[in-house]
Formats: sequence, C-alpha cells, structure tokens
Amino acid sequence: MHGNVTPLNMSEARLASSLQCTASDVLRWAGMTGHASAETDAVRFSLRRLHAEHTLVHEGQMFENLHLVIAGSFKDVQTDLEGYEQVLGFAIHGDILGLDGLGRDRHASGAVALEDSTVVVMPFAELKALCHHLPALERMLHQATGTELLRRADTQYLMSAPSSEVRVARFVLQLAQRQRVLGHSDRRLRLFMTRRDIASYLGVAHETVSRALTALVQDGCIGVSHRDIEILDEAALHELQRMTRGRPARDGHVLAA
Amino acid sequence: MHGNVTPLNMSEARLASSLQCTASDVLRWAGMTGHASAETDAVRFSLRRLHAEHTLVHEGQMFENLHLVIAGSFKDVQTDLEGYEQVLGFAIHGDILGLDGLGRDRHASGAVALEDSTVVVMPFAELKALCHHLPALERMLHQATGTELLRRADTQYLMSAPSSEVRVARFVLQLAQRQRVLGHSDRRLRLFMTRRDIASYLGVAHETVSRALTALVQDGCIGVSHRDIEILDEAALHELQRMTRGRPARDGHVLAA
DNA sequence: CGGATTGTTGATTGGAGTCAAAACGTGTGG
DNA sequence: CCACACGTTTTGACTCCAATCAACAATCCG
Repeated sequence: MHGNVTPLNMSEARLASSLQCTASDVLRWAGMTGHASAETDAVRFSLRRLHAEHTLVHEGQMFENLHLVIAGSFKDVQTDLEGYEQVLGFAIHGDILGLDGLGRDRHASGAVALEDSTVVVMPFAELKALCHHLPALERMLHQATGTELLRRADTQYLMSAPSSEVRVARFVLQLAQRQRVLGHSDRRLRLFMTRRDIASYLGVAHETVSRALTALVQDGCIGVSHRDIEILDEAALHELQRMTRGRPARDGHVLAA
Repeated sequence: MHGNVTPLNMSEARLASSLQCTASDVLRWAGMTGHASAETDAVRFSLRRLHAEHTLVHEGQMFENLHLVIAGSFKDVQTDLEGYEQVLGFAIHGDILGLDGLGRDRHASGAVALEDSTVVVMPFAELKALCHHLPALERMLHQATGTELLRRADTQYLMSAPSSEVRVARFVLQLAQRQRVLGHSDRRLRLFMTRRDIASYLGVAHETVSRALTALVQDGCIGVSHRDIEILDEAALHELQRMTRGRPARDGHVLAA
C-alpha cells in the first residue's frame, strides 16, 4: 500500500524557501503514490517545523487542522485529572495527527514532537471542501482514519498481553513493522521516545520496560544500545509475542528448548 | 450532544412491515436531532435483525456497509493466531459499527450481537455519495469516527490502570456515562456481556473481574445481582477511579481522610 | 563542570494469574 | 416437569510476576 519513501523532490525548493507544499506532495507522503493530478498540484498547504519537546496540538485546543507528519516523530498524549500522562500512540512519517477532533470542536488529545519535526498543516474546513471534488484526497482521509482505528486495536491487543516481556516484544515488532512499510530497515531501529513514554504506552512501570528489554537481550532476541535496537532473532521474538492470555502457548515446544 | 432517546415514531409502520427506515431516522438515532430534511426523508436504508450470539460482520469480511445500532448490543472482537479473542469494545443504541474498514477493502475486526438486536445497513459507497450533498450525513460520519477514536482512547486509559479494581470501577463508570448520554438511568445498569467479555476488554483474567466486582460491593460502591448493577456510592467510585499510575494520588489528602 | 533527566539494577511485597472445584443459571430433550 | 449437560460465575489456594522504593550509572544540556 505504502510505496517507498518519497524523497523531497521537485517541491524541495518551494519547501525550503516559503514553507509550503502541494496536495500532490501530501498524497505522496501519505503513501498514495500515483494519485497526484493537475488539480492537486494547484492546492497549496503550509508546513510547520517544531523543535523537540514542543507541542503541536494542546489537549483541549480548538479543532481546526489536521497534520501530516513528513519528518520527525510525535507522541499522542492525554492527561488525566491527577496529572498522569497517558501516551496513546506514536506518529511518524506519513501519519496523520488530530483525527480525534473529527465531528467536534476541540481536540481530546495533544501531540508533542519527540525530535525536531515537520508537518503539513491541513485546515479541516478547506480539506473537507476539497474532498468533494478530489476523490484521491477523500480516499486519503478515509484511509488515515481506518489505519488509525486499526492501530488502536493493535494497541489494545498489545496492552492485553499478560506478561510485560510479551508486551515489549510486541511493541518492538510493531515498530519494526511500521519501519518496513515505510521501506526502512526492519532489523535496526531507533527508539525516538523515552522508556517512560514506552511504559505509559504499554501500561507498565518504566523500570519494567528496562527489565523486559534486558531480558530480551539475554534471550538473544535483540540487541540494545541506548535507543538503538537490533533485531537478532525475529523468529524467537514472534514466538514470544504469541504468548497470549488463556491459551497455554501452543501444544508442545514452548521455546527455551 | 446526544438528545434523549428518540422513540420509533412515524416510521414505525414502515419499520415493522418492510424492514426499512429513512436517512432522517438514521440522523435521529445517531443523536443528531433537528438535522432531518425533505431530502433525508427520501433516502431509504434497510434494517437487519440479528439473534443473540449471531455475527453481524466476520473478521476479514469485505468492507461494504456501515451499521448503525438501533436496538440491542454488540461486541467488537479480533481473534489472534492463537485463538485468543480480544474484545475491542461494545456498541449500543446510536453507535456505528464497521468504521475500521474505512479506506480498505476488508474489516479487521468482527461484530457479534450480545442479544437480539437491530441495525441499519448503510452501504458505504452509497453513503459516501450522499455525504457530498447532505452535510448532515457527512457530519454524522465525522462525528461517529471522532467518537470512536475518543472511546478507544478511553479504553487505553482504562487498561493502563495499575489495579484491577480501578479498571473495573472505570468500566462501570464508562457504562453509566453512556447510559446517561442516551437518557437512561445511570444508577441501575444491565451488563449485556459476560464476565469473560469484560475481562478480555479490560485485559485481565475473568476471575479477576469477579473478584473486583465483589470487592466493589464490599466497599459499598455498588450492588451486583447477576448482570444487574446498581451504583450506590458514585463519589466513592470516582475516588477509586482516580487511582492512577505514578502519581501518589495527589499531594495532601489521599482519600480515606 | 555541575545539574537534571534518563536508564539500569536490586530488594521487597502485594496483587493478579493460574489451577481447581463448587455453586448457580440456562436451556434441551426425554 | 425433571434430569442432565453446558456455560457462567464465584471462591479458594498457591505461585510468581511486576509495582514500588531506592540507589546508582550514564547521558544530555546549558
């Protein structure tokens, strides 16, 4: 579905100078190569750059724009009354942020840049109008919402794992999967978030993330150095990830033969 | 946002005889009272009745229709390779099922009726076309997706609770909240799903759900009889629900003053 | 160079998973 | 209508994993 990473090409000059891009660029970056047209070339969107730790959208902020991530990475967060920050998900190149504002006037969750990042700002009112005569854009929007829901389901599945080691294993595989879809290496990956963010996302204590990672290292599944992870034994990782609730881990051989 | 429960009114005859309804009915049932018009009166959708335990949408089934629940209840499920059934959510009157198929050709999750139920079948291709000249319908669709994402965020928050008693407390409050929005009593509620379904949804063992419920009863928060729950001390429930990860339950006064 | 954040590791303990069994409900067919 | 089988729900006992508290190392930043 997603093609290879589309490098910044003909609009690079415009991008660098005036911080703008076209709807054609958006379609490509969103993974819909081949849907660009003269009409989409004519539509302009502005870009926005953010430094690490800076907030793209505040919780409770008015819903006006959707954002397409084209460089860097973000976390989706929601803070409860006690001040606990729940990480709902992570967004990287090609992901659309702010869909939770659809149909209402305010965002429920916020988005924070995890590194220096760039997004396309797409005013929703404008986007809605464009969708009515640009089927490609409409399809992009539908696809984005579908993907978002799918990812949330993955997350729920991940959080329901009985053991923390399984949770972390699934998390690593999820990241690798997303890298693969973007055409990157799925053996070496860089964590752009802190252990604490991972912990919140997985619903465990941050020390547990540390311990689970070292456990995976000692199992020979992965190698970890700071925020770089190398997948050494993908089969074993998948074996682990299968450990689920209720079912006693398949018939005979468990692992640890 | 959601008005009171809209009773079956002028279309009741049509509903009973030919199993059809109009887009105006759909808008009312979806909680958008006052958006009906002559045009929406002219659009017809068919209804579908299901018996308890029967499947509305199979996992992996072609994505063709969205479904609006107008009676009964459903669970959203996704089964992994090991056969473990993860419950992703529950749908009742006014909820739209099948949004996870947006932008792709197959559903990722399935929907199973928890009791005898009725849905409106809305062919998506048709709905998409209608949206282009019926803003009310388009708004309904946006609102439904936004609500769905919001609910998934709630679920993630719920699953991240450190203690199972807190998880169950949040679950009960969530149900009460949804009943209240529909104009029903938020003190007495009937669980339409099994303890096992709840357990899968919460990411705990089903015995734990039992234990947590009896614990809440002994705390005097709720009364439980079979699948009927009565909320006796809502304040205490809220107090419990606040127990979150990391923060030691606020600076000074913890609870249990 | 310090100060702060992030990451790792250790010791302890409570809580939840697991296995097991029994009470309860429900529906079916004799 | 009863008997029986099946699924659901509850409760108990035991074990073990993960949260917590705490200390320390490593890294990043100004």
